[in-house]
Amino acid sequence: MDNEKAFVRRFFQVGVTQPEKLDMIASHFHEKLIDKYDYFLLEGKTSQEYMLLESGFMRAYSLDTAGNEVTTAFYDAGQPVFDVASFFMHTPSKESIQVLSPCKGWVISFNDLNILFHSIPEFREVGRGILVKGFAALKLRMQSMIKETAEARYAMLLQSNPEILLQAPLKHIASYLGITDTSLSRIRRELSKQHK
Amino acid sequence: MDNEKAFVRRFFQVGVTQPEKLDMIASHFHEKLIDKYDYFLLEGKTSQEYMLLESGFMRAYSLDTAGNEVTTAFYDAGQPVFDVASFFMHTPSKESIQVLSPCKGWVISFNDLNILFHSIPEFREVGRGILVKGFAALKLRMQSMIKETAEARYAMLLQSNPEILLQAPLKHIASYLGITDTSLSRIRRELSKQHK
DNA sequence: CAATCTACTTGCCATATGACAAGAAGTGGG
DNA sequence: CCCACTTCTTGTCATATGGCAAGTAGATTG
Repeated sequence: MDNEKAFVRRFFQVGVTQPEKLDMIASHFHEKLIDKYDYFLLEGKTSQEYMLLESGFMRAYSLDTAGNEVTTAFYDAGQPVFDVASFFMHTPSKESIQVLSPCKGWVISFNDLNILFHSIPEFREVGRGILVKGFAALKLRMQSMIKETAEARYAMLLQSNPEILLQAPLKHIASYLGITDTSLSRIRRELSKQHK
Repeated sequence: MDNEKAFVRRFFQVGVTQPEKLDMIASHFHEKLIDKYDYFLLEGKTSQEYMLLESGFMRAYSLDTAGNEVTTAFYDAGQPVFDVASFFMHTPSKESIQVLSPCKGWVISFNDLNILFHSIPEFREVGRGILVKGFAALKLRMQSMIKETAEARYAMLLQSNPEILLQAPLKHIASYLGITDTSLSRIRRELSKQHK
């Protein structure tokens, strides 16, 4: 039965070596399936679940003052999925997380996460690592947003996360890069010219 | 003697109630003074200290590909100061943290922080809270960078953190907002016109 | 198979912001 | 008190990107 949770166990094997602890960790996660175009989290609701995504693809987005969707993140298989502010601070989420290809993942509640956090030192190290890495990645993205052209940002995304470009429609990638789909289309044209 | 560390104790009183625990926490922090224009952290070095800033003012910045300074954060009295990636992942810092007005603060090493983290549950809650709040704030800034004009971002900064505008020179504020000092100067002119 | 839809591209023009250079105003050292 | 320095402003012109609208090509549906 716990064998189904092989994915969860593998996820924590990096930091947690004792099988009994992995058992305990795995026992607090529950399977969750979400259909295409359904939501893992809706703007305005308070997030109750922290998810490890085994397969599928999602994006997070929010609305700007003019009502346009701004994609803020993509989630590919293997990644943890959660809205930091809403899940950890119990506040209504400012963004929605939408499934773009059918997802299978493993979720844990805030209380259960805290139980593990306070009882398994290695677990909290892994947990802190996830936060810290996410923070660091966001800082990098921030800087490239400030000081690189949209073309450079696209080229970097192409190099570092090509799988995103294969799975997400252009308009979502565009707003993730901070530009319109029109501009991204033009940027693609320019880049393809250079490759000839 | 521990009375000097009243600032540290006050900082953790929000989450830690028992005096003995506050004693233990305070005992791991050491006073640190930094002169104007000296550095709390230099790009390329691995950060060894996590600081609580009692008084003074700092900014973090890094260099873009063209060699221009990009200010990424301001630190005012009362705030924790550290580079997430370098301090927690023990990697060379990608940014420098420079003192703009003489600072007095309290520092703790990574090892000592971990000792507290693993032995005082309330301490780790506060620690996680700091990370989570910083993460959430950065996300907000990211979104405003994507979907608001520079003028709107400046107006927001003026409203939410006016103390920054009083302490930092215009060029640093400008690069923090993702624009040049020239543009910020023009934006200021426009806004002051409207107030007449 | 026709009728829609959505995704993506392209053209035209508008606009926010950048690059560069010069000037004005304030600051600090000798 | 002067000279160099930094800070901030302003002008001119260049450029990246946006807004809008039209067109093509696939996909979806009845």
